[in-house]
Amino acid sequence: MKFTTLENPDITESYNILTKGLAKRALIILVGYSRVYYEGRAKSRLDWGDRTIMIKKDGSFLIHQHHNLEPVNWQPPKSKFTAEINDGKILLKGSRRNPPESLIVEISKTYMASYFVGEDTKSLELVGYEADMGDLIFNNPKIIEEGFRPTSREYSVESGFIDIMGKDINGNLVILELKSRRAGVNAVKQLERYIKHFEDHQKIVRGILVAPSLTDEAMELLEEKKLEFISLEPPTELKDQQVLTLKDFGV
Amino acid sequence: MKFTTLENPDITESYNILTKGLAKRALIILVGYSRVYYEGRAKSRLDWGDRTIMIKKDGSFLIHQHHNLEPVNWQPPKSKFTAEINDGKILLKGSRRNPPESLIVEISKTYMASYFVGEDTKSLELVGYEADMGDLIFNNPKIIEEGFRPTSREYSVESGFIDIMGKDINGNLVILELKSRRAGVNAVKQLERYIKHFEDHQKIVRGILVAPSLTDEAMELLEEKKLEFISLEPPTELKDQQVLTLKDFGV
DNA sequence: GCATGCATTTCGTAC
DNA sequence: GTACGAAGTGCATGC
Repeated sequence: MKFTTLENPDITESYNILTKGLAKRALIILVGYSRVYYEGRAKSRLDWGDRTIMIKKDGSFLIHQHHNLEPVNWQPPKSKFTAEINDGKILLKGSRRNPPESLIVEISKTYMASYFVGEDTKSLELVGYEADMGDLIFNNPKIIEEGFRPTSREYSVESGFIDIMGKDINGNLVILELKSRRAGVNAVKQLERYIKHFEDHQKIVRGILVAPSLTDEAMELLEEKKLEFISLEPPTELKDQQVLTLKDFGV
Repeated sequence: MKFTTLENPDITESYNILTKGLAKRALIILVGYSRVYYEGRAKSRLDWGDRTIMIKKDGSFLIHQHHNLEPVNWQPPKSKFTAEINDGKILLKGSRRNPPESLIVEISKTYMASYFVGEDTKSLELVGYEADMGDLIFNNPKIIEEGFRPTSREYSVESGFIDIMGKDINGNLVILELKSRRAGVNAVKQLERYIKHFEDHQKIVRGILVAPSLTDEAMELLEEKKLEFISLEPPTELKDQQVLTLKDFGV
């Protein structure tokens, strides 16, 4: 990771970090004394105080106070930025066209200024009630098909986690991708990526998407890729809340 | 502002920043290579990648990737934290009781680690469609009362911005607080704070809360404080979108 | 592009 | 505390 951090920089140094970071489309983090103006969908002002300012490489623009999860002011991804020094202060403006709105930060002191060019190709695996579906299948494998025998759960491969793997009655490898809601094309693509990890073994690998329903596009892609679909509703009863421990996560 | 920043710290140094920051209830910012586990209302895993981690003094816990406005994982304010070093990595856990949930970050490399003890007493002034109400009143002052003459708009005082100030037919100072929605006790308290700024001038200062309606509690407090209420619906038609310039904000 | 619906929604406010 | 509704909602998905 390429990065630059300055501690207690003066305004000019921070401005340089800012403009370099913007040019490199880096992640920019500034901590400083600022006030904020917003006008667009609504209108707001925030008087002078210590704030944390973050600009992401996709153009997301966040201003955080020292409380609350949510940023006090923000601008969505793909925002365009301009920065200038005026009267010894940084004027940083992020705006977009549709809807027309602008967020302006005036920064008079900076405690920290940094930018980062990082690597992060992973995407979040969110497994809401898929875990319940997984339990159901593990306890009643025949709801998938007669003779299905699950062997592993949440198997980690490069492109993510395979929900359930197992063997069918003929000994073929079966990969299940579970979705607790109507599945779209992304679910099919994900299943396909998982299967690719085992293709070089030259064996038959079946991919089955398990979800309450499929979108038409997903069904089309599924047939094209010769994958299968099984309709299954996630169980609705709530499980007892369990105490969490580190080993639950396999850490 | 008191702060400490380390560039490219090793795990032990970052761990020290983290524990010191937690002890001081400071704002903590870490940038590092990490993976993330969450389990609670839902369940998720995020494999290794460069992330930004922020812990606020109110216990808000945010993990940001380099894209999207929203954090990829988070934990709400008042979360409790534990940190340890295990196998050369930082294990940082934030959790809460109700609902029971935990967010665990495993950090193997850190590019930047810092904490800040900052000052920020200001709160956001959000003036959604109050601006439209303000326009309406400025253009038709008699909807407030016969003889009302507005003199200033968004006047800045220590405790915020006074929406509209003016004089009544007898020359008394009038302070208007506008709310575009049903107003609660906070609106009354705010109006009262504004009035206090002018009390030492020994003149009569009238405070009028202008909103579509009031809660019962607000009405009670209003009468107790001898303030007034005028019912006014905010205009619903949309204004033409205007090009924003810095001077629109008075910068 | 716009419309619809979900979210670990968050956040405030009334109860 | 819980319940209800709004949000500059954001975000994915379908159209």
